[in-house]
Amino acid sequence: MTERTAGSIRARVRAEMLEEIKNVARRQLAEDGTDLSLRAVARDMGMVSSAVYRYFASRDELLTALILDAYNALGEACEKAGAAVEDRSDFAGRWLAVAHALRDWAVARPHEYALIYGSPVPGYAAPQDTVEPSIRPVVVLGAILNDAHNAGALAGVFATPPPKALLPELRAIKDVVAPDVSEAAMVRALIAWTELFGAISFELFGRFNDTITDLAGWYDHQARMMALFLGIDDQPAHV
Amino acid sequence: MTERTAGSIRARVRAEMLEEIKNVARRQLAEDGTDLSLRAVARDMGMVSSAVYRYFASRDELLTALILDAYNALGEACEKAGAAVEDRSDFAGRWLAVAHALRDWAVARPHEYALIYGSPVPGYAAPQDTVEPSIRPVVVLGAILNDAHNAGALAGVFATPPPKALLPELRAIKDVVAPDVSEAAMVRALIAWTELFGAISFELFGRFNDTITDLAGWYDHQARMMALFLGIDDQPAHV
DNA sequence: TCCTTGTCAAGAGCACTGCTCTCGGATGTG
DNA sequence: CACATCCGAGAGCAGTGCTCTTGACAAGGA
Repeated sequence: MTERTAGSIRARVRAEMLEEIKNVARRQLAEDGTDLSLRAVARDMGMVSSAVYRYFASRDELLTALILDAYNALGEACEKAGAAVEDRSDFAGRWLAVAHALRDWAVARPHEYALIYGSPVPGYAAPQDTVEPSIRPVVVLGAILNDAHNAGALAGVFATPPPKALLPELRAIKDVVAPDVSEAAMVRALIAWTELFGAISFELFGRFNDTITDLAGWYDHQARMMALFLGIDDQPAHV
Repeated sequence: MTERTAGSIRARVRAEMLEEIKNVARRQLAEDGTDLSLRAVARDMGMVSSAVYRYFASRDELLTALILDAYNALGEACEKAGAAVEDRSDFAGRWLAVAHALRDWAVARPHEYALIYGSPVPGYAAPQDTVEPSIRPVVVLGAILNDAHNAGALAGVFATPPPKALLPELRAIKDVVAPDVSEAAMVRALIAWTELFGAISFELFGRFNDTITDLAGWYDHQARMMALFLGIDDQPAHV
């Protein structure tokens, strides 16, 4: 027992160090607006750079840890926002809640958003561990779509059948995300998801040079238009 | 005359050097998959790094030149593709042509696409010169929308009026891009543009982990769905 | 109690980066 | 021919990721 306790102490201290290093890295990423530098992180912690390598074998490994955390944090934010809507049959409301959670999280942590949805880091290849947490937001949106369909609240707008070649892969995605809906509805959902992602990227990466200033309002309108495109009834009052 | 000829010679050699440096930089960006390194560019050209500084005052300046070139190349590709459609009243055909030009260019030069539409480089701020070339693709798409509207070929689907707060800025964009259409149509166009951008980014930045393999087909379907969303009649046969 | 073992921080060092400076040679201009 | 300009080379500075070695410390077993 004693040796296991001792091991646990070691492990706990180590886990705290891991968290501390990641937090400092996140802060530097956000504040300095510079690249992630292991040496800078070490300096900030009053350590020498080689000491950090006791905890992360390379800069990429630290980056991977940050990316994983970011995926999970974003996924959790979406899940919570989706679950917080009391009226489960208010599908448009649920859709908007998740869409806004998406943007709110990204706007609050633009650098972490860039980490997971920006251009990939040159030499870096995302390990397979990032796949599962990366689809959590899509799963949340898919559940809303599925519920709306099963409640008969999914309008049949734009039920254009997708090309046959795409059907198998669409079905595979659908089975994971929204098994009950049609392939055409799944297409609309993927498009809506793509649009939201594009909207947030446009905003965060500064592709709107002062042309649109009310970015929150513009995003809200886009999310509502995408709800219409999806065919989700918007029973609450339209703003 | 002689001095102007001589000056021209000097200027021409200098211009060639500028192009050469940019070409080597582009090649390294594409092949090595690494960050842009002035020293590596110089090494590749058989020069010493300090010599490159005769032509570009800093790494950022070289980066800016590459970004400007990329914007203009993409804009030109879109303009050519849009102009190559003989039947000017085939608005869906024009839309699809430009949409595919967009993706084709990006797929052929993923690193240059990442340069202009990926996450911004940490310390880097895009100079104002990049604004004008950056909107060239949007202008092309706007012209199609405007032509379709004036030909009465713009269906009134999803003519949801945008919130009043957004109207002034929407009008400002509209006046530059598609002056004759309604604000609601302009909204749909911006959304469609955002979706296309998101789709290309998802593809190039590897956000589809094997879930979709027929990326060209998937993009084509998205572009067609966006044409429907826009309300552009698709008179040619649907594939 | 002594001693082994694992863990950790520190420091030196390598190869690379962006960038600055100076120096010497080439080139075109008067 | 003399002058001015331009350009390439080289040294050097501060920073980076990463490796290796060294010394300190704590935990566990004999």
